[in-house]
Amino acid sequence: MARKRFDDSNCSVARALNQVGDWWSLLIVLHAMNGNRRFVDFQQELGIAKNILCDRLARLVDNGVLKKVEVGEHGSRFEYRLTEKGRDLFPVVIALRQWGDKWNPARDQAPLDLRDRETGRTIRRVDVQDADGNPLTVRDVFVPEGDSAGEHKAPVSKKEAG
Amino acid sequence: MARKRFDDSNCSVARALNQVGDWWSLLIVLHAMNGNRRFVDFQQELGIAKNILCDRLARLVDNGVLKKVEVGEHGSRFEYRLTEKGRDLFPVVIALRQWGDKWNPARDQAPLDLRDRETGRTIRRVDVQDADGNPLTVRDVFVPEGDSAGEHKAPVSKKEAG
DNA sequence: TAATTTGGTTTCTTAACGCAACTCTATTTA
DNA sequence: TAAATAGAGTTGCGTTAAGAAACCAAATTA
Repeated sequence: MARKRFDDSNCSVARALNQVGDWWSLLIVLHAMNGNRRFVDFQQELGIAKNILCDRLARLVDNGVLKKVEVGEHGSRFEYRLTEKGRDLFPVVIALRQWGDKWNPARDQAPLDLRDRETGRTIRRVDVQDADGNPLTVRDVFVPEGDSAGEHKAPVSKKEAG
Repeated sequence: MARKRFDDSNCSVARALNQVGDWWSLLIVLHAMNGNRRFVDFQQELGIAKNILCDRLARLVDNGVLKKVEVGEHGSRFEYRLTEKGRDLFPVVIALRQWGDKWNPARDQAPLDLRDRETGRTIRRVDVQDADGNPLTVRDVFVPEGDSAGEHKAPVSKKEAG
């Protein structure tokens, strides 16, 4: 995690990165989506230092991405479970995964094949879509005039973007 | 940027984060998508230290996310333009932006209203979809047995995930 | 000619990362 | 009953990276 914080940035991307924009947080969320819930499992599978893991888990809990649940069993055993907010990062994680698979494929490994539980069919590539579901690139969108959202006025013209 | 690198990780998310997973890189890409191309513009709009900006731009160029173009004009003027690889981060950025708008809305600001240039209609929320375009949550997907992709076996069961 | 702009590099301080060792409780094994 | 193991951290310490501010050099503008 870097020095600069963006809690109060008027850019929603900056605020999002403030919560999950460090090295480990998104990987922790990913592993949580994979069914991971325990401290040791995160620690061993990610190969992360325990103090860093403590810090990241606490921060994710603070930000409402995970919730810490004391699991009955016996001693002090906890589970870190995704909240709805955390689960809602699914498109982000998948989009990032697909991007990684496309542009930095591992030489000895096929891209992850995620499938729909209902039908068993492979999921679609995540993309930005218009109101009818047609894919849009960065050059296909604009921000209406007078939109005050963000210091970034967003994609501008066909020539300028890209 | 942290110590640990993931260049050779067998997880595509980790590899992706290795390239754009630090504080500034995605913000730089975002601004590039907004039409930004010049060193000074990035520097001033982001409020980033110049040495860090140099480092991030160089790294993004190395990774093929941006290309550095010597712009004719006169002296040493450059532009940093998105490559196709960079533009392909569009769904990631938009998904992250929508997540930020939904879960950490700025109190005095409406979420960014991105519109389709063709029709002027607001874009959809980015989501993971099955082959027919129906939205899927993290609990709706699985990884077929025998899939060797990633040490993370991905979402497991309805009970385990979340 | 002086001041500015652009795109950097250098220096220095501070904060974050990572490792290893230690704690504390509870549980299992000898 | 003593010892070992496991889960979940905490503490200390050395290394590295981030950030601010100053400096630099070429070209431009005033």
